[in-house]
This record gives sequence, structure tokens and C-alpha cells, in this order.
Amino acid sequence: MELGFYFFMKELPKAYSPQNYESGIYKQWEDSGFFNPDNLNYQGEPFSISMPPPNATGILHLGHAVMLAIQDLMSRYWRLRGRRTLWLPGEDHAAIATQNVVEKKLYKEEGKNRFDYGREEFMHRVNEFVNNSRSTIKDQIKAMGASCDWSRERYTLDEGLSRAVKEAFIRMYNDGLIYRGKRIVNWCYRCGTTLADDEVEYKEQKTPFYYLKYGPIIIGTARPETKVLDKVIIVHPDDERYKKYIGTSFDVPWIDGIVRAQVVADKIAKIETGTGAMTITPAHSFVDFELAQKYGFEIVEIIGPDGKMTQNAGKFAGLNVKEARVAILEELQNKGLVERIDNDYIHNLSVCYRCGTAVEPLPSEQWFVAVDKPFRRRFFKKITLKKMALAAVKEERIKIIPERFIKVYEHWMNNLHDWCISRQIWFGHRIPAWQCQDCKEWQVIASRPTKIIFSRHGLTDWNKKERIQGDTNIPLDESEIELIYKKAYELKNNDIQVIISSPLMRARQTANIFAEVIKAPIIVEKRIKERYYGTFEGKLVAELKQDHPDYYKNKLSYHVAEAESYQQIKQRLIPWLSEVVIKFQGQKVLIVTHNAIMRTLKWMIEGGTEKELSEFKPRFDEPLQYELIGSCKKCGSWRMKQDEDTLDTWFSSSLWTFSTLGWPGKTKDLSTYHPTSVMETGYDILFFWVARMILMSAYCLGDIPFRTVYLHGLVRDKQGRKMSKSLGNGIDPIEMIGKYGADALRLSMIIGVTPGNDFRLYDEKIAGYRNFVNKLWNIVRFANLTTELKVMEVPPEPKTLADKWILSRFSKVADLVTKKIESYSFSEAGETLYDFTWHELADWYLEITKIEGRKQEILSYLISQLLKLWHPFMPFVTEALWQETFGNQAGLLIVQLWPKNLPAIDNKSEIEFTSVQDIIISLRNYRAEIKLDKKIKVKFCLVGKILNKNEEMIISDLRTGAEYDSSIAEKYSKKVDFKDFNLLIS
RNA sequence: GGGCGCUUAGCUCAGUUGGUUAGAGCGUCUGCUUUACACGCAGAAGGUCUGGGGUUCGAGUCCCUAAGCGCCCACCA
Repeated sequence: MELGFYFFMKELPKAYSPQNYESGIYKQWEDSGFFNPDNLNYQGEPFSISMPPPNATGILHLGHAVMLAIQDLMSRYWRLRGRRTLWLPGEDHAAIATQNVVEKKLYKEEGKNRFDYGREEFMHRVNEFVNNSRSTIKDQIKAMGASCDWSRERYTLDEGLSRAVKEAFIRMYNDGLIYRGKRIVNWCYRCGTTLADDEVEYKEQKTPFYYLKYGPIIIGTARPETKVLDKVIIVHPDDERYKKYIGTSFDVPWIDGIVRAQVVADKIAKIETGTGAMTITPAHSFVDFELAQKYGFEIVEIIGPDGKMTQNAGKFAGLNVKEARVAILEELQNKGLVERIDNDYIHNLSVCYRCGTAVEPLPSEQWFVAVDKPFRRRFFKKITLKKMALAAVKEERIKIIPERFIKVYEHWMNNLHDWCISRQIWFGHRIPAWQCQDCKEWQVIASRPTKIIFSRHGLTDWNKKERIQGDTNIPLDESEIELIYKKAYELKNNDIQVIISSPLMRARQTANIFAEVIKAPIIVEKRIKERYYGTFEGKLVAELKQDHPDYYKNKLSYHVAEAESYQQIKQRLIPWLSEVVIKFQGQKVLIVTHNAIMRTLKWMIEGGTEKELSEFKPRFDEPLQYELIGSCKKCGSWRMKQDEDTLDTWFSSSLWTFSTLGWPGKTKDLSTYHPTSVMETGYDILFFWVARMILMSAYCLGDIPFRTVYLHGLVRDKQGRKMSKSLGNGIDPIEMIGKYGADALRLSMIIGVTPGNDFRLYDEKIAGYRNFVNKLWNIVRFANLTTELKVMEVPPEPKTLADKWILSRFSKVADLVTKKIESYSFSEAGETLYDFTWHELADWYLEITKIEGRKQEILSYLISQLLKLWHPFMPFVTEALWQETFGNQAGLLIVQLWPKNLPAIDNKSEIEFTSVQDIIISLRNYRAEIKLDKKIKVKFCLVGKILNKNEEMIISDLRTGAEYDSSIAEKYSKKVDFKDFNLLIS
């Protein structure tokens, strides 16, 4: 009779093997397209997360694994809740870090440094390397089960982001918030670049501390090599010891001869510190630099950017810092100027956060972001960047979890100095600034690698227009103007920065219309015959004339436009007008001119021969190889040179939340998904990244980049040590996934972990969660063996006490889990579910199922709903079980809807069931206590409580080895007191 | 020099706004081929919540204070 029934039952393998499922399931998800919210027909509020982009060179480490686990949890949860969920992935080019990696690799393999290769070749090598590692890290992100939308994947160096970077830079420059100035900066010799203040780390170091006789005054220093030219002594105005010297000056026998020293009083000198007197070195100390500016002291560099003493250091010139220190000390000793040496001095050595080399403060001309400079925004009062960024958090537009980081953020922001954003490395966004080599004027303009677009859109309309023969000096008529406006609006979002127009009337008129709509300046070139050498096009033409006199003479007219080989262009462009967007001096330029000039330009640019030109077929998608050089706005010189430097990597990442969604420009993605819902990242990059995103978003959009910041802690090893390559204690997440499965790894980083607190991770912990994953597997396996399961969305009618209990419990658990997830208490949510699944559902309810028989509906309901609740935590096993159990018709678990019709809460049944549990536990205890042989049955009865048949059956069958016997009341051997009744056992 | 965090069972950690008897996992001990799972089942032992003081009817939780550990920030020459 049961045969037909058995036929439906599924038998799953005894243990869950993640390796057999994970990659296949990920592929199914990817193929389904559901990671992309456009493919979800959800109308609800959007939910979006910008994935903190891992370094493009890196391999996945546990820090990434944590962020992926948490972000995927949120993404999957909200997707199940029916929100349009976008989790946007990407990679960071990580300028210095990446360049260092590649430099090291190349030096090891080929023994050359980056200068041996040259910029172009070196960049080629870096990009090659990055392309490889980018795909590695992507595969690893996928292995974690991350449900991010790969169709929107971005890279900080891709075209769109580069555009955003330039846009931000230019806007800030125009607002006076980016300036170039000579200031003291942190300089790393090894990396050969500046660093931002927060890119400098401090290491405590025991250094000898020298007390030196500087004339009548003793000064202390840990760095005698910087003291060569010191000639100002600072003392506190109230310091009795030195009062008599204040304002005086005198000759001092010093390192390199006699110096004229003066004594200045300033409260910055602390009476208690050292000897109370200090000499200052304006060029190599931030404090001294400020003092020097305050009092107008001379700033002399004695250490150069190469780490060697400069010519100013006299006979020590050319020595590196270490050598100089030795030599100078020797000199001081010889002259008897060393008073004493303290060898136990603890010095805070500043080192580069990327390579650990000592960082030297030195004056240098760099680009800075002015964080304290008031500027006026449209419709707003004057405000500073710093104030904007502070207000966002102060006004609780941005919530930070855990809250204590609000104070940390505010403190950092309040003390932020102008941000040095230029780096002397090659890998990164080149600064969009050009300097005139003649008058030294800087010009800041947008650029990006551009393709010739030849107006590929809307050309049909243009083709309708009859060709106007000959005269280009006829003004445009109304219908033409209309067409040109139309064209202009098409080109509007194309990031065109400059329009170059031929001087001919129609072209100029057209250019004016473009300029009006696109809001870009026009450069009107003179007539060809009037061109002069000073402009670039003039130069081009002149060269052309010289090198190809025949061609120039005969072909540079619109007759060329009629040549047969030119047919294709002719078909695509209005005859008297070519509009072409090219990369011009690095900026995107729209050229409005007539065909002949355009063709000539293209020909020049591509370096074609005359023969090739005659056979020329326009190619529409190839980027131009040539950068046109524009002329200086101030002096007209064409000798413009782009700044060699690149931008701080954090400059581009600070735009990440919106640059990835299409900014600049008003894209649908930007308006839909920004501000993003949550920024989830480690607290260690609160300053580097989170703070800067708030700052830049406030500036660029006048908006917050995210509503909530969730900061997770750092992963440590079993001993609580930071994981590091040198210690070799790093756990490879990929290895752990192979060993225990991605789900287990994810659980181990979510349960028992609280935001902002570091936590330890080790094999046994992951193995524990692997066990749990397998438990869930077996719960479903068991259910499948006993009955035929189906997806049930509406809670079934409970029949027995156990049914009522488990449904009521499930209801409470589902509700609590929902609340906990929404309040970012992921650990508690997971713990609650874990406990319910294992210790209520499996330990009690499934055991009772074995007694009470088939539970098709209740198990169907519980399992289908429980898999949803677990899915954000462990997507693979839940999806595997869902599909194994419910088959294809049920669809993918990833797009089911979160349980909403929860069973009724039944507190009365819960209490009743709890007392049944208590009785069972007492009976089991009793057996265990007296070590009763399992074959021996005990008898029990109750005083003050009446059991029904069902309860009696459960109690006796649930491995208590007990049977109900009311007659034992007189001769019981153990009595257990409960609140309302007693249990008697015999 | 400022600021912050941590100190809860042998180990690793939870404990939301103060509320019955302080929880989990691992480990330990005892016993189990039980219609799923030994990656398992049934039990057990183990905590004066770092010390001291205070507020309160009531404190792991709030306040003060001391100590140890750790982190972040800072211009000690």
C-alpha cells in the first residue's frame, strides 16, 4: 500500500558535499540573471550596496570573505523581501600597492626598475598583470557565493570612472578646492612618491637622543642630520632660563662652520620638554614649517626627494640620510658640541603604510584638496568640505554602526588637514592638468581616451538633408538649426569639454549651438590659409604642407569629400559639416569643421600615406592614437605638457558609490540606487575610504553616499594575532571553502561576531559550522524520506500539541530573525535560527514525527520557509536543498519571497509542550544519574497534572524508557518538583 | 599626551534599552548501531561576569575608580 508513496520519496546523499554543488549553483544563479535587479520584476524600494572594491592585484583574504558574507547576507535578504536589490561589484587599481607589486615582480624577474622600461612599457606590464589578477579575484568572490551584479562590474581605472575622476577634479579646481602649492608633504623614498597624512604609520623605535651645544643653549634632537643649517631657536616666552636670550642673535659654532642664530619666543615650545629650547628645520618638519611661515624664516631644503643631502648641506651633500647622520655626529663630536646622549629615547618613527620605509617630510609642489576653504554651492551658503562631511553624520543622515565610531569619525574629520592628492607614480589616474611650458600657466581640463564617434546615432535624419554645394558661408536655415539642436542634445551627455570650430560661417554657427547646449567653450580656428604655426592645427597644416605639398595643394578642399573612397563618410555626415569627437590634448573635443579638414586631421593622426588616404575607409570604433596639443589660454603657446603625476588612489575610490552608477550624468541607475543603502566595510578604512566618500559625495552630489555604515572587525588568528604574510598565519578562504564549503565559512564569520570588534577564526570553528550545514541537510533529507514535500506558503492547521508548539515557535523565530537582520544584528539572527533548527526542530519535532507519523503539510511548510530564512546566511546548501526537494517547478530559492503568512502564536501550547519536555528531560536525567541499563523500563506518574494519550505516548516513546503508571504514587523512588505539578518516578 | 575597545565556563565568544535560575560553540566526562545526521544522539560537570566603590527594590548591563591587554589619534623638539 505504501509502495506508490515510496516512489515519490527522494533519497539525498547521507552527507552534504559542498564541492558537488557550489559551482553549479553559482552558475545557475548567474545564468538566471537575478543578480541584476533589472531582471527582477520588483516594484519595491531599491536596496543597494557598493562592494568595497578589492585591490585588483590581490588575492582574496579573510577580510574580503567577511565583507562578502555580510553584504551577501543583506543583499539576499532584501532580494527575498522583494526589494530591487543591487550589489555592485568591482576592483580597485590600488595605485601604489599595485605598482609596488609589479615593480618588485619585474625587478625579481628581469632585474629592471620602472624607469628602465619607461612609462608606456611599464604601464603595459602593470595592466597585463592586473588583467590576470582581476579575473582571479572575481572567481574567488564567486566562490564565496556573492550575489552581486556582474553586469555592472566596475574598475577604478575604467573609462567611466576615469571620467568621473576628471569631472570631480575639474569641478573642485574650478571651485578653488583643488590647488597646487608648495608645502611640506610626507615623502617615501622607496615608493618615490608623496603620501597623504593618513597613509603614514607610526612605529615606536628606540633611538639615541642627542643633546647638542648650540651656542649657550642646549638643544635636543633625535635627528641631528637635519640640523645642519638650523639657525633659529624657539623657547617658551615664560621660560626663565632663556628669557635673557629672547630677541637676541649671536654667532654659534655649528656643524658646518659658524651660523648666526636668533632666539624667538613662541608658546609652542614646552618648558618641560627636553631642554625647553629647540632649533627648527622648516623644510623637514610640519611644525617647523608652520613656524617658519608664521615668522617668515627661510625654508632651506637639505634632504632631497632622492633621500640624499642636497647641495645646501655643504660638504655633506650627496650622502644619504643614514650616512649623513654618522658624518654629522662625528663632526659634532670633534667640535665638542655633543653634550650627552640618551640611549633609551623612544621615538615615533613615521613609515610608509605600503612599504614600511621611513617617511621624510619635505617641501614639494603638489596638488591639494582644500578641506577648510569656504566655497559657494549653487543655492547654498558658503561652506567647507569638512563641514559638509561632518554635518552628514552629525545630522544623522548617515548612521554608523557601531555608534562609537561616530566620535572617531568626527575627531578625524575635525583634525583633517588639506589632502595631498598627487602621487609621483605612474599607475593611476593621470592628473588632468596641463602646464604651458612657456608661461607656466596651468590648465585643468577633462580628458579621457575617446573613440571617434562620427555621430553614429540619429544619422538617418541627417541624411535626409540635401547636400549644400560649395559655399560654406551661407547661414544656416531654420530646419538646419533645428537639426543641429537635435544633434547637440544627443551629444550632450558625451562629456565633451571643448569644441573646435572651423571659422567658416556655417561651422561656427553650428559650433555655437553645440556650445550652448553642451556648455563647452569653443575654440575657433582661423581659416586654413591664415593659420599660423603657433596653434596646433596650424602646425599640422604647415607640416602637412611641407611634407606633402601635392596632397595639401590638391586635396585639402571639399572636392576630396566627393572622391569615391570617401563614399562612406559622405553617407554618414552632412556634407558641409563633420562633427567628430576626438581626444584632443587629453580632453574630449568636438570638432566642427568641414569634411576635408576632418579627414586631414584623421590622416595626420593616423600617419597614413597618400595612397592609403585615397583608399581610406573610415573606421568608427578605433581610438585615436594621437593626442592633439592645444594652445595655452593665456599666452597661446602650443607647448602644453600634462602633469606627470597621478592621483591618490583614494581620490577615485572616494567617488565609488556614484561613479559606478554613471556619474557624471543623470543615469537611471544613479537616481535609483544612490544614495546606496549600506556601506559595509572594515573599521580600518574608516578614514581612508568611508570618510572620503562622505566628503566627495557631499561635494559632487550634495548628497550622502550611503545611509548606513556598518563596520566589521578584523579577522585574527587563533592566538588573536593579526593575520599577515610574514607571520604565515593567514588562513586562505579558498582553502577553507574547499575543505568545509562556503556556507560553513560564511557562518563562522557571522555568528558569534559583533560589528566593530575583531574576532578569531580557525579551523575548528569553521568545522563546527560545517557540521551544522550538514545537520540542516539531514533534516531535509529525513523529511524527504518520510513524506513528499512541497512548497507551502500558508501555514497548515496543526493537529497535535507538538504541531502547535513548533508552528508557534517557528512564527516567533521567523519574526525575530527578520527583526534582527533589519537591525544589523546578524549574529543574533543566525544564533536564533541555529538554535531553533537544531535544538527545537531536529532534536524535538523530528523525533516526535517518528512517533506521530507523517507530517506532510507541517514539514513542507517548515522546510520551505526555513530554507528561505537560512538562505541569506548559507545560500549554497539552502538552494541545493530547495531544488533537490521541490524540483524545477518551484523556481530558484534566490527569488522566493520571505515568509510572510506566519502561523499564529500559541503561548498556551508552548507552555504545555515545555512541561512535556521537562518531564522527558527529568526522566532521561534520572536514568543517566543512576546509570540505568537501557533495557530496564521505569514507571512514572504525575501529581497535579493530567496527561492525555498523545502526551503519554510522546513521553514514553521519546527515548525515556518510561511508561505511565498511576499506581506508583505510593512507592516512587524520585520526585521532581515542577511549578504546578510533581513527577514521580519508580 | 588624548580617545576608544576588551577583560563573562578550560578555550573562542554572545548577552538590544538594568528584570526570574548568566547563554552558545568547541573541549572535558558518562552513556548510546536510535525509521535523517558519529559532521550524530541522550546526559553531566564547569562561572563570586577583572578588582574596589556607588546608584537602584533589583547591576554582567548604569556611574566612579584601579589594574591588565589591545587599538586609534596627536606637531614632545
